[in-house]
Amino acid sequence: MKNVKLNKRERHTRLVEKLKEDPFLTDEELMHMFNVSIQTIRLDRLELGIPELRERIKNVAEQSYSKVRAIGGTEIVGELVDINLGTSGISILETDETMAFLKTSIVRGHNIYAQAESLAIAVIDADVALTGVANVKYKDLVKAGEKLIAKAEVTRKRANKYFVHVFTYVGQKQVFRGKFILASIEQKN
Amino acid sequence: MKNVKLNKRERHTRLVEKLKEDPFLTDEELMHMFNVSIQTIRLDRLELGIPELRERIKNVAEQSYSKVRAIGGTEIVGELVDINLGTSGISILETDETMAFLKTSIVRGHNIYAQAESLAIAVIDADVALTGVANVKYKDLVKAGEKLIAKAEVTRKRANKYFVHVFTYVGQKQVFRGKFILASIEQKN
DNA sequence: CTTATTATTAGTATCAGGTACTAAACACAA
DNA sequence: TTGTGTTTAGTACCTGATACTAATAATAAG
Repeated sequence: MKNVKLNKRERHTRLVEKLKEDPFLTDEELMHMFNVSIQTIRLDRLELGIPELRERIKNVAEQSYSKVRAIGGTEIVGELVDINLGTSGISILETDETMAFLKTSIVRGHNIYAQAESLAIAVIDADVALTGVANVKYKDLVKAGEKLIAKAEVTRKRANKYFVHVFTYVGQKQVFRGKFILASIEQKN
Repeated sequence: MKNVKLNKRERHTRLVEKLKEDPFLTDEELMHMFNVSIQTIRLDRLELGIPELRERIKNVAEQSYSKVRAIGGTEIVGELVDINLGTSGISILETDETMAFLKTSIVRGHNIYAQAESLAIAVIDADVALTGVANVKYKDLVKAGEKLIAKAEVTRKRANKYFVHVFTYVGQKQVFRGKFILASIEQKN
């Protein structure tokens, strides 16, 4: 690994990087990485305002958990900010580099699609819903870091089929439009 | 809350429910909820095979953490097994529980879509390609664990627009069909 | 070279939220 | 009454920390 001792400044920047990559590292593991004592790591965290392992893990857990929890178990891509079951809903997705092409930082289509599709499913007032048909158009490019606001509206319901329209915006600009036909599944097992 | 003492069986079912709702509850909080001693709670968890708070939190954190990585990490969703740039390509995606709905183990649509879309982009003989329009149909359910074989074919090319058809199979059975219109982007910045 | 000052390390006490184990008390049914 | 299951009490120990004191090492300033 790193068998050379860095100075404080360098160690601090690297420490922040390391923990960004992997927030599950204990002080002990970090101490070996940087070849300093555990006290030094703790002083560093103190100076940098980095919480302890258990807090870090908890933060990661709570973040993603509250999103899922809001709707009571349904898995959603993005954060649900408003929902009227059976009629409409809004979700927000903060894009980042991991969702984009390396070279261009342009967000890949399937991330935008995933947000829209999962919102469409969430809006349906049914236990389990599946996409039958989707008709989508990407109207403009989305760059990593932009915030996607998706608005879904149920336009029609026929038997167990739902027609849902989703429009996604970055600010005022529409970047995506999708029509989904969803089927709610009956538990017939 | 509950000021009546339940019997073991009832308490166990309720305990499982409670922790499903909120895995961040400590033994102490649970002990107050059920009006029993902390040892009883610990015996209960032991019998039910429920890990301690810190483990539960860690599980939640790790799950959602790896999910973010998985959906963002690769440029191509699935494994590219054959490609003829500009004409056709085949990719394989092994599905698992993380791609599926919890209750039903049915693979969520956007995973199937992501495989198809990224294969369509890969097939295009251009530096960067973006989905303009997609028209897809999910023809049958996919269960977690099944292997998706996606076959893409370029059907037409006009200026910088490509028309790509993707068919996805599980074994011999077709589960998905998609038409994508992709645009290759010129670096005009 | 000799102080200051900063950086690092050592060591102890304490905490939360547990595990693991022993033993006692209680419930109530045969 | 005796047996069996359930609950509680209590102790020792664990991890990954905080909070604190004090000593030592490294580097800069005089």
